[in-house]
Amino acid sequence: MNSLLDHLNAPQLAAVTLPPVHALILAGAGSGKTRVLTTRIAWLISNRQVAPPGVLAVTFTNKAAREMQTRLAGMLPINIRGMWIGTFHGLCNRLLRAHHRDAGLPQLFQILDSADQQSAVKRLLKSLNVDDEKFPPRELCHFINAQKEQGLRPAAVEAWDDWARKRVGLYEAYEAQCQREGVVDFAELLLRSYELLEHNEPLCRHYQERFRHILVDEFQDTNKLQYKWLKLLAGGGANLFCVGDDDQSIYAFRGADVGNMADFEREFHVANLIRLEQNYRSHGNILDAANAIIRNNPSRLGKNLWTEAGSGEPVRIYESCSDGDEARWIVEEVKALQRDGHARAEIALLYRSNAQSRALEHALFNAGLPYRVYGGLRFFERAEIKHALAYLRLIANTDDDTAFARVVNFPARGIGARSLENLQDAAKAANSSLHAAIPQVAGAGGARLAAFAQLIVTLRDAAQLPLPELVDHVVELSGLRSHYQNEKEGQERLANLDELINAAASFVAEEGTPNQDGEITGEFGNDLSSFLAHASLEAGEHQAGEGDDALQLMTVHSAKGLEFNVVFISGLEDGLFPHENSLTEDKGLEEERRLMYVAVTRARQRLYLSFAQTRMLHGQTRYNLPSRFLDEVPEELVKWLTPRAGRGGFAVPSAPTSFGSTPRRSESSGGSGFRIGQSVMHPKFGLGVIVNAEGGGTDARVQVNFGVAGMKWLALAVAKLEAA
DNA sequence: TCGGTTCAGAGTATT
DNA sequence: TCTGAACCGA
Repeated sequence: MNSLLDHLNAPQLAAVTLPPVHALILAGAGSGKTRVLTTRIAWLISNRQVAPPGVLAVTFTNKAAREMQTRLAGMLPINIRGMWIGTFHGLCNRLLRAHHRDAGLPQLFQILDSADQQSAVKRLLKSLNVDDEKFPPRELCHFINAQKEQGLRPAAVEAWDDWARKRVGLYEAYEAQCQREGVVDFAELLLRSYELLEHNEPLCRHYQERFRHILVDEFQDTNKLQYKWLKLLAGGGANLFCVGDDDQSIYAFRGADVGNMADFEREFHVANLIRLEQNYRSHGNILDAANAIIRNNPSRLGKNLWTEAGSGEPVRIYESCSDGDEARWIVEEVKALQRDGHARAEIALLYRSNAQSRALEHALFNAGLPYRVYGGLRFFERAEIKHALAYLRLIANTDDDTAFARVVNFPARGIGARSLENLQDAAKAANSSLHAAIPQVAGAGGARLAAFAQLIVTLRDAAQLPLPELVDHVVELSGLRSHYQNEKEGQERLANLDELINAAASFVAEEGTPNQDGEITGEFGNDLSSFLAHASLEAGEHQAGEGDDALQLMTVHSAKGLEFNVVFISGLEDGLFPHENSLTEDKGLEEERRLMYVAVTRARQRLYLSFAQTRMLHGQTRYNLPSRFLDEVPEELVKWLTPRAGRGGFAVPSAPTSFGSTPRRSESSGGSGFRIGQSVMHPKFGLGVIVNAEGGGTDARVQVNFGVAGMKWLALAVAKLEAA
């Protein structure tokens, strides 16, 4: 047992061996957070402070949950299945399946992913004849989710004008539609299970008494509802052990509320705030840079990373003329790194927004360097997979209109918009599902619809087949297989459908067996419905090809939690990073700074920061100032690879020839000596870049981006502009 | 039902 | 500039 605690540093040890009390662990980047979390659980169990069923561990991603499970399995000689370890959504799903009746849901309720939700909303707007210009489906979804994440049902939402009242009405109608169809969206999983416990005292007490230790990963990412959910479950005297890092809170835009950390500390009278500040990942200079940057944020809980690893290399900064130049420079640098023996997979190219990957990919492709871009379509989000799943969903529940609408005419079977409209009217009149309304539709369209209904019946007859065979059967009988066989580029899709059959097989092998942890029975309806839930809750790997030695390209957001020997952070320009939209948001700049902090702390040995004077964005050449975050890195940590830019000597204006091929207006403004893209100094506004010019002679005006001070039009005859 | 055209929008993302 | 979605005509 002692080996459990070997090699823990003092604060880690203190956290792991805390007595049964509430605790907040402030875990800096690379400080062994997951290790503390898992060791804590293992320690509690091996010291008989709690039995496995008394443990509830919550994460945000399936990946994190899996990692925790794997590590625990390696630490404990016992079966860990009695513990509840999973994502918020996965655990809520589990609760709702077990108590579907109390929660007011059919046993086989389906889970809508974001795309499904949006199409459900579109369908709703259409059926209610609502103008989708006034209520764009995207925004409406966002609104609905935001309300749910605050725990607000329509009746509780405040609305002051007609438009707002109408919007709340749509929220209400959406709920009714979901209820009728027997489907729940992601936010509903949370809210519904919260309400289930809140309104059902015996049940709530059951779980409160069961879970003695509740452990939360990435606590800074919890939203209001998730925090309430935790509070409710811990209300029976369980111990809440929350691990998080306020400096790495980068998800406010999707509802995360860092304030939960301070609230938790206060509301639970947390006497044990433990800081994990020793970093096992990065060299000293990198950490010092990160510390210096984040120090500019007010109202932090406070933390300073340190390492025993030595200061290592300086942080390298590179200035280039254009985004293309930046990409080419990165390529050359990567080649040099390769010659020095660095594996490509250990080099990451990070950027603030996805659009920036294009220039990088272009240069990498031309240089023949293998790379892998994170993000994008995932397995269960592919069209062919969603089609197959829609048939499976109809087998499980014919009332699932989202699934129905998706495949009623796919592959094409002559059921056009007209027939569908008739069907929708009939369904609305009878307040029934689309499927149930089929007999009401007459004519040729009605006949074709009836044939489709018959297809579903035939498919349902196969429902008792083993799951993989059922999937195969569905792919065949639905016509999906022959459809893609006849399509020119259907080969990959066919392969994906085969992969779906494989996925079903391995799902049954791994998870399809009934749970035997003495749980309240009826947790999952059957293999089919649990497979469908799995498909919704876990969209699958981003892309294959993980094995090859490829450069890693991703946004800073997706890099959170990862680490690399070498990291490039590109596009460090004001407006891009920090993103311009963030400047007008409340606490926006602080979140961007945390994002920068996350980016910097991904690097183990070497960190490159780069920016470009010009960048093509939305079809226009933009002239940006270097990111203000660059100024926050102390000089003594930095090695400039190009002559130093910035204060006073914003230097190295590149040769004019290196500018974009077609300047939008005259490049010089009337022989004034200034040109677009040039850095200038203004006595009041400071350093800026000329981004546009008008007029000439005594009438010459230039538009200058002064970064923090904003964008200004200045008359050259009046303004005291100097070349900088 | 398809292919082409037009138009808006362009930030980060897990479940 | 580029993309994806919506739309229209054959």
